[in-house]
Amino acid sequence: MVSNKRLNCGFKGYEAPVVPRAPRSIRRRGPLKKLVEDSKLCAFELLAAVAGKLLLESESSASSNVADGKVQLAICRDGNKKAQPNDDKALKSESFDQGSCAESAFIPEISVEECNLLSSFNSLPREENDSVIEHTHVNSSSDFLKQVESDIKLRICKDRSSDGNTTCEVGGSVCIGDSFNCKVDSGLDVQLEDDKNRIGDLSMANTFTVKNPIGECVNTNVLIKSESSVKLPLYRDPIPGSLLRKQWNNVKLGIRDDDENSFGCNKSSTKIRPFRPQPRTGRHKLRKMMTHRYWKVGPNLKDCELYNTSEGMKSFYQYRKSIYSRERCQQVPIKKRKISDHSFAVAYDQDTSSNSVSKLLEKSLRGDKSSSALILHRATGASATTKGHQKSKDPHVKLSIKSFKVPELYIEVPETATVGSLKRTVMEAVTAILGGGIRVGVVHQGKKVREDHRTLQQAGISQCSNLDNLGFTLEPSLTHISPSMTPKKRPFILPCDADEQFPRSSATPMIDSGISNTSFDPPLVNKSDHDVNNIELMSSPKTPTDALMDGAVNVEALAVVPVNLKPKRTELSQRRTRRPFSVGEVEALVEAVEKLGTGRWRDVKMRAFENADHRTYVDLKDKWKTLVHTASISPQQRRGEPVPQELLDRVLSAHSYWSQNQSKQLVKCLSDAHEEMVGA
DNA sequence: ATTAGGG
DNA sequence: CCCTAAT
Repeated sequence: MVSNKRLNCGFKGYEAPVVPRAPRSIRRRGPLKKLVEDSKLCAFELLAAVAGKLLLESESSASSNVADGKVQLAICRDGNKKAQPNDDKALKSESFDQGSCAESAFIPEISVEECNLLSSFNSLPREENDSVIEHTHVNSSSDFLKQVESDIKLRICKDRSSDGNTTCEVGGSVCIGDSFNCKVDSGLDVQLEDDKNRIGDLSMANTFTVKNPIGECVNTNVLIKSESSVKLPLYRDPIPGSLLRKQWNNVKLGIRDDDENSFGCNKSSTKIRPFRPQPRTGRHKLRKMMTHRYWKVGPNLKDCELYNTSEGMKSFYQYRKSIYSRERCQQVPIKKRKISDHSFAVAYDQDTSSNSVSKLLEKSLRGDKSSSALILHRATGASATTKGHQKSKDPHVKLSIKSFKVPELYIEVPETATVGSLKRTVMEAVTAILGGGIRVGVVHQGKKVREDHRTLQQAGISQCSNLDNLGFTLEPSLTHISPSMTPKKRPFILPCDADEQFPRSSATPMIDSGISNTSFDPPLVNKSDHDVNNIELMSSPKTPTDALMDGAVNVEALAVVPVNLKPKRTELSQRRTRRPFSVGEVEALVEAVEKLGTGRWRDVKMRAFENADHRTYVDLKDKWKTLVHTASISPQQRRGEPVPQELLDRVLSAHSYWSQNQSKQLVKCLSDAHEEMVGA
């Protein structure tokens, strides 16, 4: 009996104790609420002692509950599960001490500083390229000119520090799309001529020469692996000396720091500090743990106690917090920037007729880092393509984005992770990158055109054009796009969503639905959405010509391109895309609930869905709700992907168990604890 | 930030 | 899934 109970209260690793906390539903509900609440703190020992005895006597009948047995069973199983990857990762201290491998699994670090130049290097003398390499301290020159065309290269290296985990350095540059050159539709040979202005690191100092439609992905960043990944390259202060300063067709490449939009300004504000101690949070956590989580009791809770006080636990909580704060970290700067950019958004509608390409572009691209290529269409005639706000006689400049490049990602996944989960992880990284926001600067004749209000004509970029001297820079911009500008804004869909990653013991059937296999095949973008925001993020078999022809992205489209992948569904936001739970997910959910009960969704989330960013604890709770419902109706009435009856049975069992025995559970564990203390 | 519960 | 109240 006792041992059984110990099983109940014992737990491994960070696994939150099933114990001393009654679900809020209980605590809050009904007349008993106060009672439970109050007595819990004051006289719980007494209560425990008494109740413990009572329970001991009523135990036999109570345990006749089928659920009981099952739950116990589940717990036993769990007890034997060793070192779930999840926990492993979370608790791995070096992750926190050294800059976080774990973090990098979620928050891609993009090296802006070690910038990426791209495209059309063919038009340059070979020596130029080489010298660029040197100047930028490329570690791996072999990567430099390596074209990463339609796929993402992974350099998978064994991560020494994290056994069992594999650190994937997604090769310095990930070219998504065909290439990154700019192309001038009319064949204009545009050369960037510069004088004083330098183009930012991420700049797209493209010559618009279209000699080779497939540009080279020039990767000048190399970097740190997990162990040294303390640096967050993207947001690091630019080190002048390390910057690329290369004359390139008279364009000096380097980070310009005179611009508020340049990296120099953003990096600090956007810095992701996942493991920075968060005082309030820490206190909060501590308090929480102190109050109801890790009570000092007997040997039973030794593990827990250990964790409670150990660095490991701290790390874990920090880690966990980091996950939850990840979004916040990224959002903060966004809000900051929002203000300054608001004018853009406002002005947009009024100013669209100005043909201010620079402006449109300025507002258009989002998503930090990397370089992209635009395909410049220069339509000379009256145009049917651009919107009605065009003045009839104006030649139009149509722009389309051909491809994007993501400079660098660091990813860490367990070796046991599925390919699908790897894909998904990469996807998340890419998503996070692009979600950060990006803005485009226009460089004309070597000068940055900042006057967004000016027309192209005024800026000298009009029809007669010297598009030859037009260039674009990509600048990290955590600007928030006004929803009004993105009427149908819709976050990108992760094709491999269903492929949940449960890097857990093999005892648990992992979910690796076939869906994941197609992860990178289809364009990431949800084309069917008719989303003007669609950019081809993913590699596409399309030839540049195709890209030109589909002309999907015209000026307007560009203007609203929100590489806003983070479903920051503010204000007029859409619903999240529906993501039915896979059987595997259900399984994981059921298992977690069996152990944790129905009132601790955050823990359930942490336990079984830690890596499933799109599953919030609310989602899990809702899913459980529907599961209970599903289980209680006849199979004929059920819809969607059928959940195995076995699982549904477990759902019902666990449900009834936890709903009927919640208070008993609490008391039981308390009494256990008490006995331990006294007995020992 | 979490949890519960209704829509 | 969303939204909200209450913690």
